[in-house]
Amino acid sequence: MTPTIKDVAAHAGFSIATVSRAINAPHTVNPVTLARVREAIDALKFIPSPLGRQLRGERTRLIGVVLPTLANPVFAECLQGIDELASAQGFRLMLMTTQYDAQRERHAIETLRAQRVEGLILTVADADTHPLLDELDADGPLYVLMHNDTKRRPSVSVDNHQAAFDGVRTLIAHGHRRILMLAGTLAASDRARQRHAGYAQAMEQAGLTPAPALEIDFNTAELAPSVLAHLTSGPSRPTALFCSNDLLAMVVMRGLRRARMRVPQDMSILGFDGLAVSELLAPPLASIGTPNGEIGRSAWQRLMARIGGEYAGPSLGLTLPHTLREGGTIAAIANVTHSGSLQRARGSIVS
Amino acid sequence: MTPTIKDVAAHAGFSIATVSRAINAPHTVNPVTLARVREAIDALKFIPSPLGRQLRGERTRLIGVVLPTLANPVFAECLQGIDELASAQGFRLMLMTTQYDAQRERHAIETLRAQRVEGLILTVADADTHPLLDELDADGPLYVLMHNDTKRRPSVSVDNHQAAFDGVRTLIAHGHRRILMLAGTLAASDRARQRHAGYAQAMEQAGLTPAPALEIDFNTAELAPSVLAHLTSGPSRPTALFCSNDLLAMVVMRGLRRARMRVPQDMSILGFDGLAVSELLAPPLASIGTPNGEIGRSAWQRLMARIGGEYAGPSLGLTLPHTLREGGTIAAIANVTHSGSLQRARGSIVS
DNA sequence: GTGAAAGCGCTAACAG
DNA sequence: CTGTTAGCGCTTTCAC
Repeated sequence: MTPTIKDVAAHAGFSIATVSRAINAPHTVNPVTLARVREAIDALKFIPSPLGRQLRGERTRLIGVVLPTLANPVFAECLQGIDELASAQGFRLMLMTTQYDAQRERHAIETLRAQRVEGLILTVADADTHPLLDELDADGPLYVLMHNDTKRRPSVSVDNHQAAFDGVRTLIAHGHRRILMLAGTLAASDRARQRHAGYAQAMEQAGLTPAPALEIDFNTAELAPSVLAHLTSGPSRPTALFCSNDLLAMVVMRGLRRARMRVPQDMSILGFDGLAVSELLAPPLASIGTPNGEIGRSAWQRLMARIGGEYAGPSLGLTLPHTLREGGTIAAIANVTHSGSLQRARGSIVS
Repeated sequence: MTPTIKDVAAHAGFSIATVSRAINAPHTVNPVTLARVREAIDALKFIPSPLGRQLRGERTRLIGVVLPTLANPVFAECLQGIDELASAQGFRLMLMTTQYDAQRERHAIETLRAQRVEGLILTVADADTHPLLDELDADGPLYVLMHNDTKRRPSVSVDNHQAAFDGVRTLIAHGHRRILMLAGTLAASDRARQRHAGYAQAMEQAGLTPAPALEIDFNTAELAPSVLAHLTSGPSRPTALFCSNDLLAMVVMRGLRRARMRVPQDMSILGFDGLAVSELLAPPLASIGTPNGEIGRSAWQRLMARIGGEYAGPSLGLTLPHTLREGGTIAAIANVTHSGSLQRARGSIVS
């Protein structure tokens, strides 16, 4: 069906060894021969099979990517960043998604490993305690984590704790005292925990009492009535919400609107992810931004460095700067300092 | 490094053939032997290399996916749909993106082909005139297009012409007469052309004059001043905009707001894609929806059918139903029928 | 400068 | 039931 090196050899009237050399080391072969071989290659539309090479023990030039989902633009953007560099450098990507499921994480890694990928770029639910990663450390292939903010393993991420801390401090600076954190299905993930810890620290430092994160299943794109009640009723209702990701923030925002609450006048909202789309809302969503494309590209570069053996230094976790996008969804509480400035200037600052 | 079947054979004290059988046809081997082999496999943490199998001419269980970009959720959603079925059926996905670039389309297909993928799922810029697809038809591998709405090749898509027609007719039904179509960088794509044709037909059928699509580069997430002027100034300014995709619609919407135009009171907007996020806007964006996950899954099923040789019938192009989500961004023109109902009920109808 | 041959990990006849 | 052997497409000594 598809022509092989053998067909080319026959067509050109040389041995397969010569054809191989003509392809991989053109300078070592007689120009006339070379020309004839190339003719044959063109005539047959021959493309060397990576399979042969790979099997021969050469580099597979294959990198595995394991992501929770592509439904969240955060990961799609990371993948986009990886793909940019990968295709520029002649690597192929093998993609698997896990839906935050440990079982599927295991399966993905095993599959990729079987495929003899040269390296792995992955985002897992919980990096620190993951036995699979220990296995990878021991038996390869080399890997780099994305968005898993851990000091124990090679990773590229923002400082989730610090980022959440900064964000919540901003809310506090706007006079908010009853601030609630909302988390999605990632509640079991290390990221969510770190963000909650940052929230808690900011609260305590201001003499406020942190609450446990309110877990929300937002797959339905609708807010449960019970949740809504929790957010809107009573004098002790929160005046600001810190959402563990932008998608969740958007759903919440719409839910509140339906309940006739105004954002930000009646409720301030801060997201996490800094999605481009969330900035297109009206008002633009305030959000802690992560440089997703850059995270993908950095992860790629670190992986390549590790593969190339250039990996140096004990700094396993690379921390990229997060940003704080002060959109229009944060208002100052009237009876405190910033009164009046319901809508802050837009723009983002690097923290 | 990684153990091979040979290592397992040695460890178990049997031949590699027996090990192979123990793996691929357990019932043909003595239970005792089987147990011993399995022990060895576990002890060595052996995973059979697909490379060997693939080289042997077996099925590679590898499918190539070629997409313009992952930055647009439309494609991320398609991929998500594909991935669902692929991983359930034990296939691996190799992903390449093209950024709408013909050069990169060619490169992607060649790379994937070299990798001996069993099939290809792709979205190209222009399906009808694509020489690469002719080559695929001739030399394989089998493929299915997504979002390329053509009758000449195996594809899964909505009817772009009809969808645009339906959408624009709705705008007209609301009393709009000066309706402009905005298109993004995909202006060179078959989809954009088909959508414009649908727009034009709806206009003409209503006795209105269609305008050429206004091309907009919205990578910057900002609207060019010249464009904005075009949309807002003069008595002949459009009262409704039909945007060739939701991302564009969102950018436009924000641009208009900044220019102090109210949506939908001063300008109605209709998008195309039906992105989940665009429904979270306030008001929710009216949009023609495409079932992206379903498109991905259908493409997968058709590809599998083709590979399995079950491909039947001359119906190359599979057309999936589009939806019309009447969000809050379409208002009736006051001096015509629907006056008063500035905001329509939400909900989606299958067309 | 070129060819013959071995071998990468695996499966599939074919023997025994 | 199990082992031997050939060969998938390719690269790479090692001869010539």
